[in-house]
Amino acid sequence: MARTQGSHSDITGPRVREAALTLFARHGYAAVSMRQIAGEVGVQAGALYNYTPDKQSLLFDLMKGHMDELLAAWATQPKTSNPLAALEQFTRFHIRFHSKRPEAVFISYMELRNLSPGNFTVVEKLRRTYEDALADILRAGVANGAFNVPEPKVAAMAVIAMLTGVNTWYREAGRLSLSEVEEIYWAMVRKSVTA
Amino acid sequence: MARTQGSHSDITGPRVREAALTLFARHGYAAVSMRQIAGEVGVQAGALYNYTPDKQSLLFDLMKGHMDELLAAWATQPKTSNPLAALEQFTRFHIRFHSKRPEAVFISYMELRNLSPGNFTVVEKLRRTYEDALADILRAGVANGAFNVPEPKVAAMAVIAMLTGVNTWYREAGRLSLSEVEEIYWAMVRKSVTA
DNA sequence: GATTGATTTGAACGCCTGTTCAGTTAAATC
DNA sequence: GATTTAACTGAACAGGCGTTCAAATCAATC
Repeated sequence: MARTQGSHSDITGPRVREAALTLFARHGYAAVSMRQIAGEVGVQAGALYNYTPDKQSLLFDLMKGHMDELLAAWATQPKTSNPLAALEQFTRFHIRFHSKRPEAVFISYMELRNLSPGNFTVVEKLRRTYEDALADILRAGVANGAFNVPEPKVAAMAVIAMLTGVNTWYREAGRLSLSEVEEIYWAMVRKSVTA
Repeated sequence: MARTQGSHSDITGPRVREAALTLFARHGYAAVSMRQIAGEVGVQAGALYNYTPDKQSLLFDLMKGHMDELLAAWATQPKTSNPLAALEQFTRFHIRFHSKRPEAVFISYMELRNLSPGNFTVVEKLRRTYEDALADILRAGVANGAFNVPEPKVAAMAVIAMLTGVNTWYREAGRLSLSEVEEIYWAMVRKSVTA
């Protein structure tokens, strides 16, 4: 036997995904060519096909990977039966998690239409799972009188849109720290749904 | 003299813009070819160049046109000195205006990175003007004690993100009417910023 | 009905696309 | 140092890209 499986592939594989992440986020999936990705990695275009069956899979893997990570991270958060505390936890978690992965977040929101129908269904289901986690918190708060929202699913969509919007303007080098942003948004979220 | 200026151009010109709007919104700017747009209009690709100098201008005109219309429509809204009333007006105006132009809204949020640097600057400035209109309302409310927001510009970004998010899920054929959606969002916006 | 010129066609331009694959390179094992 | 094979190259494939332009078309004017 000669070289054991993947001596360079351990390095090149992740680099392909990183380059795709960066370039897709910057220019958009359709505007980025396989040759551009290869160039960023320092390899010829043909070599990419050792690491992905095609360009579409590259996009899908990034998006599904992001949603899987999001749901996994949310699952590790300690659960509380107090809806107001749960909402605060969700708010802070969402802002912190998303602020650390701006490219993946950007891609996951912008490139949905470039997924093949089958891949879209998968990603959309994961997204709905996340939305429903928030909707459930709101429903629990309505049940115990802490919240006053006539349509928990709609309110969940509103809150998530508001929170994800942070990524459109927040910069680490900016005037406000992420903690300050967290406080501002948590105050708004709390007031928007409380009775 | 023969045919006066534009006997078909009166018809074809708008149809080119409509086709570009629909296709850019559905598939994204980079994924749509001039031949596709021409096909939708029922013409050969070369004919498009009677109506636009190039593909980039087609995108820019759609985005600038949308922002101009938005600001013009907002300018016709009756002004009030009461910040709470002004905020309600902004909220309902935003939801109604954006719900009527889902394709243009979609393009204006998704295709910013496909604008040339010069065109981006123009569109970005118009967008900032709109954001500042809301920030000014919030500042006035802070000044007279109606609102409690530590960072009016941040709060404006949060509110706009929340309101624009309606377009991601609202469908005319859905369970909720636009009036109902308006009420739900107005209640959330009002509570999120009031003292 | 001839004239005029705006409108459109259809072919061509050079270049880029995603993907494939025979052949080369080079690192790990014996 | 020979062998093995994963990793990569570089050329090729068929097709599409944005854009240009001479020639054809056709409706309005005279």
